[in-house]
Amino acid sequence: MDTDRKTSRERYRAQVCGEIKRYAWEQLATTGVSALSLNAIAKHVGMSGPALYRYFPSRDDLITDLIRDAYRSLADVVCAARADGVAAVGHAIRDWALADPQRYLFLYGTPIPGYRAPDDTTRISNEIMAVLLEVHAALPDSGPATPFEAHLDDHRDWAGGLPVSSAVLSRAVTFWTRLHGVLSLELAGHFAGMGFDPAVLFAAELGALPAGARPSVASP
Amino acid sequence: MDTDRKTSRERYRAQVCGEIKRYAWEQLATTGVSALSLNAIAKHVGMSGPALYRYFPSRDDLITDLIRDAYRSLADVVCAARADGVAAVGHAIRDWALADPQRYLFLYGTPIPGYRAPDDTTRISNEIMAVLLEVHAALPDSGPATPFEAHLDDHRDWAGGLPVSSAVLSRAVTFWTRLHGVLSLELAGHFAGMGFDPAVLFAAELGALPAGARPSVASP
DNA sequence: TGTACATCAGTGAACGCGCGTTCACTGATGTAC
DNA sequence: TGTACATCAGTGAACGCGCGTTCACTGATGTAC
Repeated sequence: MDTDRKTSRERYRAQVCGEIKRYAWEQLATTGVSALSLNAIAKHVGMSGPALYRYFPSRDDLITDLIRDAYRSLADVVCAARADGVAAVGHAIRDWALADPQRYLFLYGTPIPGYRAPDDTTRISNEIMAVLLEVHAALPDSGPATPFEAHLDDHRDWAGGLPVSSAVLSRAVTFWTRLHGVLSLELAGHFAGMGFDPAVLFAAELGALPAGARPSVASP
Repeated sequence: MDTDRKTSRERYRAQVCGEIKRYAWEQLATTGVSALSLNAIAKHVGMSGPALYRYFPSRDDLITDLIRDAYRSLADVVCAARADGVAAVGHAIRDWALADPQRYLFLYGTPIPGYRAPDDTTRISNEIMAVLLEVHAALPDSGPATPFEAHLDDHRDWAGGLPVSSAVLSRAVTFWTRLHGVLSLELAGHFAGMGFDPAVLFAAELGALPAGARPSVASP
């Protein structure tokens, strides 16, 4: 309880910090990351440029914070859907991405030229992947083993210690890449003028996953 | 013959123009599109900043030219592989993308904030899609009809006049999104540290396409 | 072949802009006695 | 409760930078007679 007690200074600080980030996201959503300007944010929040340095030591630190928040937000959404199975997780990711396309592309689109993400963020990113694994592990496995699955048997540095089979690993990664394929092309506007509804394609890709992943069979 | 005759001025102009673009690509490959600077290019090519305006009326026109060239290059590569079937086309695209990751992401990654591509480029983009359709049409159709395929029956504005079935359309689009999913995540470095070889995953996705698309059955 | 004129590549100076960041400072808010 | 001091948010001026773009100009290359 006492841990939650905050001085008014701390409360104020947190509020301004939030205001800064909120507008940063707004700017990010409209003009993209390359045009993210500290001065513009400061002006909009109602203070002078240099004042921002009370809150973030540099522009890169702001960006890092935004990335961390975005990953955190996605991880929360994915966790909330985990109980409802693979398809629910897929749709949760899509809804999250559509709510703010630039935010999704900020994480999974073209990487920022000189920027190097801190270990911190990759940990959250792993957390998301862990949910994908869990939700796939809960399904009955089926379908013939792919060459990729065999390859994973001796190339799974990352999931070395995790208690999941290469089959599950393979299906989770495939789930990820297929969702991302549809989603990122949709968000980048590459389906514009083709006339079909990306949602249907997305759903079809969810349904076309290796048989065991069908939503009809799912849930614990 | 006489059409190819060029004055030395024209030849010179074309050569300098190429030199500019060549370094523009170099800069694009290393620092990304947002850092593409006319002055920096001019300096590297060995002339003063304003001199570039003899060759491109503005920065955006340079970018447009680069996009056009990139699409053209990809279209050529795809056309060259069309005779060898679906899998060959897939690998051609991947090889092309790996040769210059930023170039691929330039076309299919996060869109440039304010930039609007001219119709010109979407025509080349359609040309590429046409090859995908052709190469898929050449395969025996198989597998159950997906919901997406049914959806395409009355939502195919884009391919309205083309002599391809919705089944082919569906498979070609799926081919595209799956390739892009693996490829873009690979290029953005999201498989780093996972230990597996993206090439195997890519090949697996090619092989996992609707049965008729298997390379073993392919070719005219 | 030589001369007169038009075309065009490239220069250097300048414009206005917005950027990230530093610095010395003012004023308000919190803390300790 | 009041006073003395420390903490910290925010300001305004300034720095150096590189950007895209314009302008008036020089010099070389091509063309027409």
